[in-house]
Amino acid sequence: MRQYRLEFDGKTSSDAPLEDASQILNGLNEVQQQAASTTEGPVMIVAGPGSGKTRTLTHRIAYLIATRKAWPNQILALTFTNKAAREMKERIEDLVGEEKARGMWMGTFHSTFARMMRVEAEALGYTRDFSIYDVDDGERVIKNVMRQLNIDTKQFSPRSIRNLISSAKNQMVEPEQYKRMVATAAQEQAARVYGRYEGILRNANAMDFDDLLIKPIELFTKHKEILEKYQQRWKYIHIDEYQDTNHAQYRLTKLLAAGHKNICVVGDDAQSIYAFRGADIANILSFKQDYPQAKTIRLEQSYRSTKRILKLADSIIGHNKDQLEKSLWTENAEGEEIMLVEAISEKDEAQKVERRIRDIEVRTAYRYEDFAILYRTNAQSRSFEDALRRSNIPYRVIGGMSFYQRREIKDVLAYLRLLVNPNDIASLRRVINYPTRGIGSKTQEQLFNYAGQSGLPLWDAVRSLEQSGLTARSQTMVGKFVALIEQYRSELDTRPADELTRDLVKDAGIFSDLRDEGTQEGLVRWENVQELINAIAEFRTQEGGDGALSTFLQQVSLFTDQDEDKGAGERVTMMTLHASKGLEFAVVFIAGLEEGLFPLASASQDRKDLEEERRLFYVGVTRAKAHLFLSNARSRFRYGEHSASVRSRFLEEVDSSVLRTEAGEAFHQKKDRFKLKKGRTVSYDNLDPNYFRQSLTQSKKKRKIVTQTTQVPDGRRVVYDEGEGGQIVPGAIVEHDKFGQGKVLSMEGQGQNAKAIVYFQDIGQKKLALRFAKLRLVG
DNA sequence: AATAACTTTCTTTTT
DNA sequence: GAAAGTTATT
Repeated sequence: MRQYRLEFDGKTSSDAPLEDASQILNGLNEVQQQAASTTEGPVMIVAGPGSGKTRTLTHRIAYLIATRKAWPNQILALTFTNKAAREMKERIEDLVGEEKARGMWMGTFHSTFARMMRVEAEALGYTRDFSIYDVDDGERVIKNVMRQLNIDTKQFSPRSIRNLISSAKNQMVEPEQYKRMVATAAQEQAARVYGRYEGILRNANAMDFDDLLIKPIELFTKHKEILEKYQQRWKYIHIDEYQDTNHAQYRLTKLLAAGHKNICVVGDDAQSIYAFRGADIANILSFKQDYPQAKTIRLEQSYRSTKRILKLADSIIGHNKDQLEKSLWTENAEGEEIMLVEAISEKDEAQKVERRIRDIEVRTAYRYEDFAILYRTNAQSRSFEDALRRSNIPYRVIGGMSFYQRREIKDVLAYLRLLVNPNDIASLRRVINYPTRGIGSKTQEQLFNYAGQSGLPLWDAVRSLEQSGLTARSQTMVGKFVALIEQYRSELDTRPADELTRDLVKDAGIFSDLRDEGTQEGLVRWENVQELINAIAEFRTQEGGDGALSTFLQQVSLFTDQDEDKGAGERVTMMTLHASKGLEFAVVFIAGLEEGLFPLASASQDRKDLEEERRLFYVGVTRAKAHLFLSNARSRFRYGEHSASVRSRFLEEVDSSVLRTEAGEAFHQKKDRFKLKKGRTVSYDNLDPNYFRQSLTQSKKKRKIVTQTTQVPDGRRVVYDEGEGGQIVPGAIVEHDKFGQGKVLSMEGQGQNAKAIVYFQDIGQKKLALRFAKLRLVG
């Protein structure tokens, strides 16, 4: 086992010169200084948005180094993104000097413990070259297991099963335990899959994202000496965005801090937006119970936003029940009025936003990089991209499809993963027949069945061609593939990885596959592959790292789009509200404030989910320094069709005294209810969750329906299908003898076969043939 | 076994 | 409107 130096440049802490550490604290306010210089024992910093929490943490670390309380390699700082870690590191280097900051452990939980597990892998029966499975890999594995177990993948989506397993893992519930806890049908299926899934990953020498946290805990529990080693190494532990840590992360840091208890966490319960991923606000709430001697420091002054923005933010969060009391204040100016932009469609919304951007850009000193457009779902970026492109406004989109998520990149990476870890079944499945080489699904099935039955390690099973019972033809095909992989495997240690990859993509036929496409897209894909090869070359020659291909592969599986900084320079930024966490912009647009979208339909039923959406709104609003715009569209193109949308309840909740309409008038709220049709209103809680999905037009692919708008007796305007059904149309309220009142969601079939899909309040969704079910129009 | 053509379903957010 | 799944054709 390698011995870790706890000295720095050969000196021990006693003979190192003490810097003028107080200088490090300059530029912080009094409370921040106190937080940064409290270096003994557990500390919790509770801080609102814009209060400089990350800044305080950064200065604290610099202070520790400057006062020689710790050597850089004794400092562990866990951040939410790799980018945040990089920025923190650079800042500390500025403060204490690059030389003295060298060796700090900074990064996300996942990347830090992946790095650690590389060193300690053998203790748990993995090799250091283990593969890291992302959500996509995991889902594929689960899908295969589900097929084997004859579980209907339509009824239970592999993703939902994966999420259930993931949350079980986060709670540290093992497969056997989980079986005993199942409460729903989906959980029952997840319980069947869970054990097998774990087995497959273990055999594949692979860890998923959850394993990267759980396996270290397992390691520390089983091997006390390893735990002690790391307890000693990391004398100071810092965790940023503590409100977004999950149970496993909590356990992990508790273990590591058990000895010295020098743990400093920073968080804001009001900004917790990752509960769906297992984040648990209870961690921040129970910090004081775990560490009774902990000091709590509150940073409540906001340096970021104007008074108006804070007032709006405050009124948002005030609607949540679950929260710690805290009061934000600012010395900043009152600021600009907050504007609500109401648009007809998402296209119109984008245009209006684009016009505002141009307007502010010419009127003020703000540049494009000071603007951000935030939205709830990645799919919303499209209309804004179109609008900005049309008027030549430069922009960047963060998130969505990142470089390492592209199909061609994942394909090449799968080849490389297979080379370093030939038992990686997910990668093998991905490349065994790409590019197509005559190994079809039947052959693959046979091959993997044989691997399972023989008990051989995957690759050994694939290699033993004669035993697997394949046809002669298939044996030749598989044999060729095996030879290809074996050849490159043998060259792995002797040739530079980038060179190897370059040859491999040609030999495997990826190059000709992309070239033969003969399309612009194929060309772009090929260029991407080239770029990947460049990245590998760069990694290999990088200073300080081990340059191993498997390290590169482990790193890129934890890479996100936000980590690679394409440079904000002179560009409008677009991203999801989630991705905006920790950032700030002078001018912020929050788009799509509509029921069903924000809050999402799935979140609008449950109080806890709804509160998380509200915190997300709070996070978005508090990104803004000076100007804030909220927008919504009355109709939106979703699920391939236009659907009507209703203004978000969040707009009815907020303090409207700081809100103005586009015309500059006071914003008129409808309070808690909104109009469905003339004379009818409904409260948000009783709103049919599918309401936003209603079609405005009834255009179905196959048949052309003549639709027209007409005036029905009670004055309601409805769109109807001339064919059959009369006024029973999407959106209509109907009554059924048995089911009572319901709302028509959509129609299908014509004439005798006409059917209506109706949502009944108590019963749920029903498909009814108009010929039999006598539906009466009410209203 | 591979492709093309057609049909269905689905979209939260992400380390 | 995309992606994944299904069916028909070579």
